[in-house]
Amino acid sequence: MPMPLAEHSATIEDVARRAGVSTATVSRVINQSGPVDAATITRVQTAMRELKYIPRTAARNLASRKTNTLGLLLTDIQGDFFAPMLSGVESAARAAGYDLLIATTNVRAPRAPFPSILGPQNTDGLLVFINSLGSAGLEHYHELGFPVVLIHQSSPEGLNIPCVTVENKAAAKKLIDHLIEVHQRRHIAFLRGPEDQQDSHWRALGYKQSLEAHGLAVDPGLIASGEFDRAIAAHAVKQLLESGVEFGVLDALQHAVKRVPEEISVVGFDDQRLSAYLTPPLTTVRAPTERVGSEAVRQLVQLIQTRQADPLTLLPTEMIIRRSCGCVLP
Amino acid sequence: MPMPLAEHSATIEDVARRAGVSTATVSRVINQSGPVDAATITRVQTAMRELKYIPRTAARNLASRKTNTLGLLLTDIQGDFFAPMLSGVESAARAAGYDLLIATTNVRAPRAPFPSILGPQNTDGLLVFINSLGSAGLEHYHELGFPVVLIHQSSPEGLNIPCVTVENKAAAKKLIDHLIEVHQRRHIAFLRGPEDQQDSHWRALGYKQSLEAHGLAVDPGLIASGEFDRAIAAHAVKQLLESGVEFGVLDALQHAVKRVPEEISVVGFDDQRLSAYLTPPLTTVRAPTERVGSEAVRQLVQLIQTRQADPLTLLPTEMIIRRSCGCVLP
DNA sequence: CTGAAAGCGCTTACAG
DNA sequence: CTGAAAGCGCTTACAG
Repeated sequence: MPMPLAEHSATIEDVARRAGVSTATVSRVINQSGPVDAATITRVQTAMRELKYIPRTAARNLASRKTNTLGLLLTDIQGDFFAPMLSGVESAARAAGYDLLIATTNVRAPRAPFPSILGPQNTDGLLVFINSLGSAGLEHYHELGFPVVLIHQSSPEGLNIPCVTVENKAAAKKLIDHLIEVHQRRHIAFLRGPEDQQDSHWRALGYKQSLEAHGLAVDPGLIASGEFDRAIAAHAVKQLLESGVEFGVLDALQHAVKRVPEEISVVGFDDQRLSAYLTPPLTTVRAPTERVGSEAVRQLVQLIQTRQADPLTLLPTEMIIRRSCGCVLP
Repeated sequence: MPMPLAEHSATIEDVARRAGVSTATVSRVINQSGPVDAATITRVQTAMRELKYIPRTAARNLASRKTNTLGLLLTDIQGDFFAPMLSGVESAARAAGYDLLIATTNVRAPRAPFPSILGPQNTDGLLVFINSLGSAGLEHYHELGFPVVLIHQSSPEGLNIPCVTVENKAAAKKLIDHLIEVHQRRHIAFLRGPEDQQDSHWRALGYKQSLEAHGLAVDPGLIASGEFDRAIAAHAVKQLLESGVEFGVLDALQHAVKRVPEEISVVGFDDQRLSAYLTPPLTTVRAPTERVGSEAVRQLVQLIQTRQADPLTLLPTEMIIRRSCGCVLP
């Protein structure tokens, strides 16, 4: 039969009384915020232990006018992304002495009357994940001078909000370079993500740059919209095939999907968990997602504490070569 | 050049002054906690809007002696688990009017001097995910009468902490029943997870019960330790093969892995994202992970508000039949 | 329906 | 090195 507990638990005053000191002194030993006699420290610590004292966060926050909390704004579900990202954010935040408050929103379907869930009222700064906030929201925080760091999304023009993301363009370029240089591919279709998504924007650019660098024409007919969606992507590929594109290989693909990578090479982004177990194993680009998270925290903490951060942090990716591109591995 | 903002932002007093009322009245309209004249409400709301007033969370929490925050204790990385779980928890928490504070810990490698990260000092109740807290920690909260709900882990004896999990035993049984009844399998090996892990405990039990129900002997030589780890599992399978177990099929498997499902059926737990794209597509059990999250929140909120919750919530799973078990699909 | 006032549990100049 | 006291910004009986 549990009882209301808040009333029963010790406050700083109880500790002070038991240790025979003032609450100011107790506060000093808790926060190491001022000189305290060694013997006094011991007495206070003993009292805290005996009373199982834990400072109430709300009281500290109110008195110190800080929340010591970081906010993380997320969209619904990010697939394999999620776990490493959160892990990076959480451990970095904790290590820097901050709590982590999480909320999910979506630019496309804003839930609550905007800026209210996470903001100056409950956090010292915010990590904003791609697509969780529109530019109106970002502007709002900007006007307040409230620290925000963007993840996988660059700042709206003029606001100069620091951003942490991944080398998408270079990665796409490397991937296409590989197909062209190592596997002599010349007709390379590109299944791109949403237009308004920055990751896919940069990847498309990398794709084009690689083609151009090799003197190959960019054929708009070879760029289809996959929208990062299974069904849409499948449909797009079908269209590509039916459109009569001059592709012996694609025709072959249509009738004998198994001819990967002999007739057609396939490469992808995001090294998902079972990528290595597909048939054939998929060559992909792996992003340092956990580091993106921790790096974003680092920037945010810096922004909070020094009022400045790096405008853009671009983390390198890694190309994971497997069978699907045509490489023969031991 | 952003400026310190806390000082500039409006407080309840500013709102009260501008609306020509007392702070008590403003508080009443914010929280709808008492009768207020319609006209007064309008005046207050206008003032709030004009001043862009947002109540400071810390002040509310301190004054009301509630945090309106739920805590979620997680272990490092849960794979595909993570995203839907968090999504379920976050949206349910938000819907119930709670903020969500997250922390990761691990029973096996406790970071901080225990109970301190998340607790009565900053949350009204805690969701404890499997393996994030040992029984010592749970006992601690229990003594305090602090509301806790366990996820995918049952209560230590005597504590009676409510638990939300998934029908592991029934799911395993269904899976094995399927192999026996539909595919006439008789020699069924079981690659089990860690001994101290409840999910794997129940699955093992389901495996055994299915065998027994069909009059088949449980051969300990057929139960190997996979530990939910790729390398360890691979090694275990190898051992199983080399141990000379009387398995024509396994021998065959060793030399021609491709004979799945003709010679050997394979089924698994946890319907991972690419399961359907393996060769052959994997028959698995799908758990309602997002619902586990939201259900856990429901129980926790109930526990906080009424001091009682269901001791055990067992959510049903779904068997996803694909090719690897031997079924022929359209 | 409304307000004055106490109080939530800390931190932080200020003074000594 | 230490304490008295003000103050952080709300909520909540209590009184009217």
